[in-house]
Amino acid sequence: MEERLKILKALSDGTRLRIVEFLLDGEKCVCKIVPHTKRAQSTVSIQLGKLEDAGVLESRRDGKKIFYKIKDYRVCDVLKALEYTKGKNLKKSCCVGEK
Amino acid sequence: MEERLKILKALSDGTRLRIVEFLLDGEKCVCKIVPHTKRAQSTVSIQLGKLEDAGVLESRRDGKKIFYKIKDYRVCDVLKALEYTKGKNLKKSCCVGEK
DNA sequence: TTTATATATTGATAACTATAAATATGTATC
DNA sequence: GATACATATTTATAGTTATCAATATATAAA
Repeated sequence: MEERLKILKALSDGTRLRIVEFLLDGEKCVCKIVPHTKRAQSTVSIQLGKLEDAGVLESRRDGKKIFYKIKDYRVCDVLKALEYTKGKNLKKSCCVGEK
Repeated sequence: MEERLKILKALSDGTRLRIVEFLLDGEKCVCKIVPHTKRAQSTVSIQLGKLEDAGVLESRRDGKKIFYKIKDYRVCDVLKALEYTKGKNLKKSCCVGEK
């Protein structure tokens, strides 16, 4: 699948988006991520796997715990681009005008 | 549904992403969009409707033709953020560092 | 007012996805 | 090596989604 589409798909689920945003300020272990998502541990584990497969996150083991962090920092720019900008989102920013 | 998630979902499909990218340089009528997507006319019409529902596109009628164009220009920034940046995507850009 | 054109809607279907419970795996500790 | 802990995997299921063919609607032209 195409790069961009892969990343957009990875971010297009509530649970996964919640996870990525939670990791914006640095890596965290699964035991912290699970309660934050309010989903079953198995569910979170699967979604973490999908985010890792998409190249969005990466993980490392430290003893019994596994830590996840953002790997592809383009996702930060994506989220930043989607910050609500009262009204301004209706104006052109980077696209050429229509005919 | 949450704003950001709604837009990310709208962009998380190959056909819809193709359409949005095709409209980056201005509005086009459905009759031009359909062949570009290589999907059935009914399929394209449905996906255009979804993009419009999500607030990404807007449409206007001109005679028999209907023209679509980008309404929420944040999507341009999103796509721009996902441009392939050889290797650089692995470095921090806008997020704070991990502990 | 019939006909042609452009687009939307409906209905059916196959494929995909998120979820949770149960189980398995791997690691540390006792 | 038995036990506890942290996370992954499996299995099952319900819900969602993309797709197309067929049909409907709306507009313009003849």
